[in-house]
Amino acid sequence: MPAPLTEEQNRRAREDLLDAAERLFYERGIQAVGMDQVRAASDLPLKRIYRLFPTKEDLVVAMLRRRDRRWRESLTVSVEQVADPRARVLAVFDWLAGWFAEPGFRGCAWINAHGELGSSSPAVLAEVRSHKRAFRAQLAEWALAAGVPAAADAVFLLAEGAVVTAGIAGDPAPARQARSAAAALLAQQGGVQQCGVQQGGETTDPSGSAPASIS
Amino acid sequence: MPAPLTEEQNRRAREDLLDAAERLFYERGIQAVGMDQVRAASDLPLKRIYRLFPTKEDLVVAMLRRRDRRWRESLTVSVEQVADPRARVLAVFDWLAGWFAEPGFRGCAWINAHGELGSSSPAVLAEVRSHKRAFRAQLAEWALAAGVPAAADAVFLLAEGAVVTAGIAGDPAPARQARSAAAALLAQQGGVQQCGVQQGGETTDPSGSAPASIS
DNA sequence: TAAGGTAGAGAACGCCCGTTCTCGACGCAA
DNA sequence: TTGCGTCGAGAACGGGCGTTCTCTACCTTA
Repeated sequence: MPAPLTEEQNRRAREDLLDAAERLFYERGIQAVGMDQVRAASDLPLKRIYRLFPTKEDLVVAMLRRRDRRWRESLTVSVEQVADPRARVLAVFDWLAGWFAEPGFRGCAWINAHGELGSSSPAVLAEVRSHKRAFRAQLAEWALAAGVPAAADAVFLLAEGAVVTAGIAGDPAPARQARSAAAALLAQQGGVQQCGVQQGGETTDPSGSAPASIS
Repeated sequence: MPAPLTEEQNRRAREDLLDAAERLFYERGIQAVGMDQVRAASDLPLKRIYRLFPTKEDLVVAMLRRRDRRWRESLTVSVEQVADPRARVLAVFDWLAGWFAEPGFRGCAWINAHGELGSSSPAVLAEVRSHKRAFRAQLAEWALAAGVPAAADAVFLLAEGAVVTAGIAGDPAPARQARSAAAALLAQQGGVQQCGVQQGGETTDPSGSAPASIS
């Protein structure tokens, strides 16, 4: 191998490295994982790691950025399979329920990173804020399309509260609770045909975390 | 001073120590603050610190526990000055708004601690869960008294989302947004006289932070 | 085949961590 | 006054951190 590395080799190494870093940092926390553990998990020489990312902070930021891209893409793909604009907003919570139920779920990687490094690393703080802004903007777009632009803030706060609570309690139930609250708000804010009666879909909320009716 | 320390001296030292630890840990993060910095800030010999709390983890747990007691007491005192049970639930968000606007506000100490140590320290995790359970239970009690027990989950999730969001964005606005959403849910869930019109109490909002409309 | 240069393995560096230990200073009972 | 025992100050300890450096092995080019 001594002979310059190909672009492709570097690209692959970068992905492997980010894979290992993302898994370890999310599982155990960023400060709790040393660069040597990242090296062992990625099976890459330390020298190459530092050529790809000059500091640990750079690695953390790159990891958060890639995760943000994938996270929002997964959400969007899932939610936009739902045709009805109103149901789309609620589908966000079904997607959250699926996420919460994943084996290694440990809350929001960005909120966790903020708790660890928000006060000491401006770069990480900026990345966290950027992610939250993007998520909120996406929700606002869907709320607008559903004719309930004023509900965007509440939907965002309910989603954030659900993620935090599910992460701490280790229980996916908050997704359902947040969904119910969002459904009630949507029924109220959008034009409702009959007083005090919700449109169909919200009250039929089957057991498991992802109801059949909407998603 | 060589001659056993008074009970009173130990009590005072313990409080001073917890004061210093709470301030430093909240400002900069727990892992980012070394015991030597705690020693310097508390102006106590390291030996005495370790006699009061055998490990850093013990100090962290004690700090979180004392903060929990004070935090919930402050909330309760503030909220229970409001007479109307329905308005009480909304007063939670007014109290949050005041908290968010405090100079050093940096989000929820328990959520931050969870992000840092939740996966490595069972004692800290238990303390965080205990705090969240207690907060939720208090909200459920107020929701029940207001005749809207079903709103407890939503109020809790809105509050959690507001705390996290305000902490990350460094902006107290989420308190207002969460309050509005809660007001809408309360108006809907409790018996409402006229369709789409809220009962009195939610819209008349003392002090600063809560607008009249839903937005 | 010889020279040059980059790769990898991992030791080394300086620093800081949580925790313990040493040691001189001092208050109190006899 | 003489010990005894606890105190405070801070050095010491073992280990882990992020990062850099050394050194050998090998491929590539001439």
